[in-house]
Amino acid sequence: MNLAKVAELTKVSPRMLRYYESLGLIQPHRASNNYRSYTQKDIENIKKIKILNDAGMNLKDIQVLLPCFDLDERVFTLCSVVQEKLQTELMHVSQQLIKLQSSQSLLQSFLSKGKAESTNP
Amino acid sequence: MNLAKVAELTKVSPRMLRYYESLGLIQPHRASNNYRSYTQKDIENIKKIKILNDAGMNLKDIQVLLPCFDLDERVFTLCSVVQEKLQTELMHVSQQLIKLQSSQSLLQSFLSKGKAESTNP
DNA sequence: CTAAACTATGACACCACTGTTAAGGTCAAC
DNA sequence: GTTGACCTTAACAGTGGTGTCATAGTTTAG
Repeated sequence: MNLAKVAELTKVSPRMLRYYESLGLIQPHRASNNYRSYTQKDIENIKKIKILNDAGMNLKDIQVLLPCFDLDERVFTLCSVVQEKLQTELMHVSQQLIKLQSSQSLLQSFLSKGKAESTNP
Repeated sequence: MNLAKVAELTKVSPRMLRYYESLGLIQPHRASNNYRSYTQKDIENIKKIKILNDAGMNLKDIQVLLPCFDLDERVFTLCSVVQEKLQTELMHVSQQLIKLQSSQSLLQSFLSKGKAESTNP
């Protein structure tokens, strides 16, 4: 699959798909014309990268643990470094979840106060 | 309260406290020596700013809705612009929460797979 | 065959933070 | 009263993304 289609499919801009590649996150092979050609597996990886990155994990960290989910159905081993990376990130994510929940309540409390008042000016 | 203490208390670096101020997020008054002096209310605001910012809301947006929580116990009115801002942000936060949860499961699945294998190399 | 639409690379530039450093004023303790 | 810790402003730098533009090759539709 070519660049534009993948971009559309994954909601990741062509610019960023090239950027992912420059970091070694994906290695689409090239057609005879040197155009990038993405496999279905590449696309799945891109989606996972996006999930992690949207969630605040930076791309270089994702790079470290990407080899783990780049293999097909095969079992894989996590070296301890990667395991720690995952553990750490999981901790971050959990903390981030808590922060977001605080933020959510804060926003909701503002909104409810604001609404109560604005309906009664 | 002076800069260093506030920084320590709120876990926001002096650098960032000054930055908040440069954006108009806080207006600590100045002692006769021109040193910043933070009120308790300033400190509360800083904590709220931190919550929102940690949760991914940018400081300029926080600036817009800050007037709403800068008042003491008084009722306040939210102009519709601010209400929309809050609504939008609440939406973002909720979406972000969902993404984080995806990320969490993804990480957990990696970890559980990785563990299973690494105990059986 | 040609023009529009894509693709490739590389560079430049911005955003939102955030740290660091320089140059100088203030204060508290010895 | 001098030293060291802390304050002030201002500027420069870096990170992680991200858009955009320039230049050039490729493909495709009319």
